[in-house]
Amino acid sequence: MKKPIKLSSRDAVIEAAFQLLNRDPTASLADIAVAAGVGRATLHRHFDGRDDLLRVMAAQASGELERAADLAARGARSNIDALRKITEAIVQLGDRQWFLAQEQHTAADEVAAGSSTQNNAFHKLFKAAAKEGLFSGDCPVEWALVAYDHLVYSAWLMVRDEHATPQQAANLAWSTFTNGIGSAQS
Amino acid sequence: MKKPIKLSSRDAVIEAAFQLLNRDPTASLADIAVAAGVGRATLHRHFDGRDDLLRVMAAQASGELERAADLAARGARSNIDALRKITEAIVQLGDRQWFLAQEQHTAADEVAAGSSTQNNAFHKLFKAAAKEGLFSGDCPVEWALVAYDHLVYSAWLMVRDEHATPQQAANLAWSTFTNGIGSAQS
DNA sequence: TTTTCATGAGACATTAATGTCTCATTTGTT
DNA sequence: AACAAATGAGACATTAATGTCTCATGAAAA
Repeated sequence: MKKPIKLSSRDAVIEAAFQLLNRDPTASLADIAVAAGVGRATLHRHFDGRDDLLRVMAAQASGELERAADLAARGARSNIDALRKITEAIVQLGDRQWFLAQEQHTAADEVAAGSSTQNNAFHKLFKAAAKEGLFSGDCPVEWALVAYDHLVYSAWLMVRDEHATPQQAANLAWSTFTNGIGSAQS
Repeated sequence: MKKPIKLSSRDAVIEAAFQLLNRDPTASLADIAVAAGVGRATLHRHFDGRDDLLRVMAAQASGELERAADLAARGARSNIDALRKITEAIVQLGDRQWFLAQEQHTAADEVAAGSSTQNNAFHKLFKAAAKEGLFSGDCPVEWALVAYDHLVYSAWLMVRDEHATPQQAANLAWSTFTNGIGSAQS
């Protein structure tokens, strides 16, 4: 069984932390423990304090995102196609992606260094897609990146609030990104 | 003199809080006081604790955004045109808009009620713009709203990190929103 | 069944954040 | 200059968050 019906305490904490901290970054460890359905002491048994929890979350988020992106990009016919395929995968991991982005600003150098690999890979993919005509040289790569990130996050919000399925939301994000809101439809 | 060169202590705190909390929502009141160049006691003289500060900030952000939007929409030839004009105004108040959006989730009913007016006005503007052809009925209004919000926030990030001027960023956001990344240029 | 182990609950200590007060200093006003 | 108001700095009290420990319980493994 690769998928135990009940998460381990450790995983339950991590999952609850992703969900809770996304809605309220000031949530206390006690809040997280409650949300995870776990005793406060248990949380401390698994994690060496808030910083440690955040580090573990960052590492896990980073791994999940990279794996999902790699898997999704299999058999893509172009860089643009890869980006489109990746979009749907990332939408479903919106809370992970968001968490990582937030950590970038605040956190220590370790996290920044660890995810800079991922970030650079994305950066390269974007520049490659730009050469294929996704966007012109007049458009700063920074803009393309940040706009894409936030549209993907928007899509995840649609899923989270049950306004769309992951597929629908990913379609909305991609069509809006490539052709604008006028061509967007779920 | 309508524009004192030096901000009052109260305003300095509010301004610093907008900037700091945007980068790190867990910042303490002590952090905010330091960032404002103000004694910690002074902060407490002006605000009745963290909640009070947040309430004041929400009220001010709400007011600034509404005023800026009203002013920007003057003389607009259509709802779409109004939206375009408003975009540049809001980009420059990106931290305010972001703060309000975050509060929506967390905060008490008062804030939600207060900004729901503003939100409804926006909602109406979007639906009116939709009838003018900004986007089709196949596109959920929720998506248009959240995508617009996050693109405007992305634009503000470009300004904040000095990757673009407010005008350039607003142009990028609007052209991406209406026609996609392919037509975006600063 | 017996043993082992993770856990929940709660007591307790420590630390960080917050709130209050005083006093000397500064700033602005008259 | 004389005065009043605002402030900064720091001491202190209170409260919230965090970290540690013990013990009883229940589940899983032997």
